[in-house]
Formats: sequence, C-alpha cells, structure tokens
Amino acid sequence: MSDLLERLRGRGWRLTAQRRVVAEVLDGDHVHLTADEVHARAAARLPEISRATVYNTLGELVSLGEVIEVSTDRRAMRYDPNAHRPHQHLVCGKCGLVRDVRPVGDPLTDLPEGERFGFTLSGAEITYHGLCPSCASD
Amino acid sequence: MSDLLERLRGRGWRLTAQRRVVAEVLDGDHVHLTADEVHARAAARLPEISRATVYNTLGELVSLGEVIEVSTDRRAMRYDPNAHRPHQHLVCGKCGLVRDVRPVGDPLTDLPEGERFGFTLSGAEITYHGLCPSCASD
DNA sequence: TTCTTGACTTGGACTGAGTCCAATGTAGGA
DNA sequence: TCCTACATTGGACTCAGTCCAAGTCAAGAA
Repeated sequence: MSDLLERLRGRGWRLTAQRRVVAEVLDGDHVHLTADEVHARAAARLPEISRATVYNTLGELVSLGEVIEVSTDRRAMRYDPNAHRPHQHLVCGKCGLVRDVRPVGDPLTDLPEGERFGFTLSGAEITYHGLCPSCASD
Repeated sequence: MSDLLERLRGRGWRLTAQRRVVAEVLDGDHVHLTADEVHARAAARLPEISRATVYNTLGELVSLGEVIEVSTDRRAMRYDPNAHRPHQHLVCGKCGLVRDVRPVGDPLTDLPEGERFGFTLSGAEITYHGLCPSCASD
C-alpha cells in the first residue's frame, strides 16, 4: 500500500496522518469494508479521526481510481482497494462475505445489439449471489 | 395488472384501495420507480395514502415474488414489476434511465469452478452501464 | 343486511448512511 | 521559521427506510 501513498503524493496529495491510516486500513485482498468499518479501524490507530475525514478520503480514493465502491446489500456502500485488476463480486446472502472473482469472457459481449436500446455501453457490473461454505453447511 | 390482483386475492390478500393503486402504479414495461415515486403517483389517485403503506405494500409484493427490487444507483431502491421474465438492467449514467435487457446465455456458467470459493451459487445480477441515446448526443 | 374481528393503514418518531459547513489545524513550499 | 492553501473536525442536516400505537375497514359470519 505504500506504493499507493507514493502514487498519490506524486499526484499532489497532501500526506496527512488521517489519509495514511485510511490507506493502510484498506490494504489487503478481498477487503470490502463499509465507511464505518474503515472509521472504526482507523480510529484504533488514530483515535481522533472523524467520520467526515474518512468519507472525504474514501471519496477521493474512489475518484482517483484507487478504490472501487461496491454495494453488495441494501445497506452501506463498501470500499474495495482491488481497483487495478478488473473483477466482479460473489456475495454470501447469509453472512455477507464478499469475494473478488473473475468470470471468463467480457460480460458486454453477451448483450446483443437488439438489447442495447441505442445505449453507448461503458461497462458491466456482476454480483453473483450464493452461500459461502460455512453458511451452506448450517 | 388486474390478473396480479386476482393472484394476490387467491393468496389471501385483503384487497384495499391502497394496495390496488400501488399495484396499478407499477403496471407497465420498463417501470423502475422509487418508493417515493410510487407514493407520489399513488397519492395522485388516493391523496391520503401514507408512505408507510407504500413501503409495506412494496415489501409484500417483493416477498410474494411479484416485484423485484433493483438498486441502480447509490440512492433509493427501485421497484420493477417485470418479475416473471428473468432479465438484467441497463442504466444510463447521466439521466438514470433504466431498461430491462436479456443477455444471451446464463451468467452463472461464466464463473469457473476455481473462482467459486466453495460457494453454492443461486443467481447473478448484472448491471450494464452506459449512456442512453439522448444523453450520448449531448 | 349488520356485526365482528383481525388484518390493514396512518402519521409521526426514529435509525442509519451519508453530506455539508464554518471554524480550526497543519503539510510542505518559500 | 513562516505562511497559506488545503485538510480535518464535530455537529447539524438530509434522505431513504423502519417501527409502532392507535384508529380503520374488508370480508366472512349470522
């Protein structure tokens, strides 16, 4: 994640303690935290960090293309740092576990011309639903 | 939509004026209204209908499988009465227009065994993003 | 037809997620 | 070291949705 901080500094980001802990909290694979979860983990390292700053920082990371927003349920938005490798999401309908997955092929090619209603397509987002191994065995 | 009302009555639904107008408002193709839009249109016919009743009725229609919830943006949930024909959604990123579309093939078959993490899959939801013809020409 | 009752509706308070803003603090260049 | 434009703060606010106690009414019973 420190290469991320380098990239951001190269883009004129002012490097504050708050931004650093938010970036650190988001490090890892299959990470899909809500803003409040990010805030709780960041506050464990930097107790005075505010919710507003977490929202600001997450929003900046999203608009810089370093983090992706995913809505896996009808509750809070989740933040996915795996932004540089195209992927989709697999969600457990019981416990909410989210995995990053890579289906074969390009989903856009599955939408025939006659079903495009004249739209200019820019992308497709797939959410696979199911039960994770431990929820399926209950 | 009156066949819907018949089906529901057959399932023991008490047929009230409020439920009738909500069902009528949801009639049609490519209908994807928010709860507040449903409430506004229902209130045009039945001014005293409450938001709570609209939410209750939409929730019942969803759990009876007569209406599908779709979240096309990060704002309000939308309600799609096209529940008996499997389909996906195509969303204009500028004006928010939503069309029902039918891609070829079954999206589940595009997720290889090695990408399923032991999950038991139950379905997949695809949102195609793009610009509608009138927004693309601006 | 009227009666009865349990299901339905209501409005208002409440929650959770997210935004906004004026005041305060500070990173990093001069 | 100083300056200042940018970042942070906390609290008020919005918006979507839920909850609940009190009142209403659809439809079966008589």
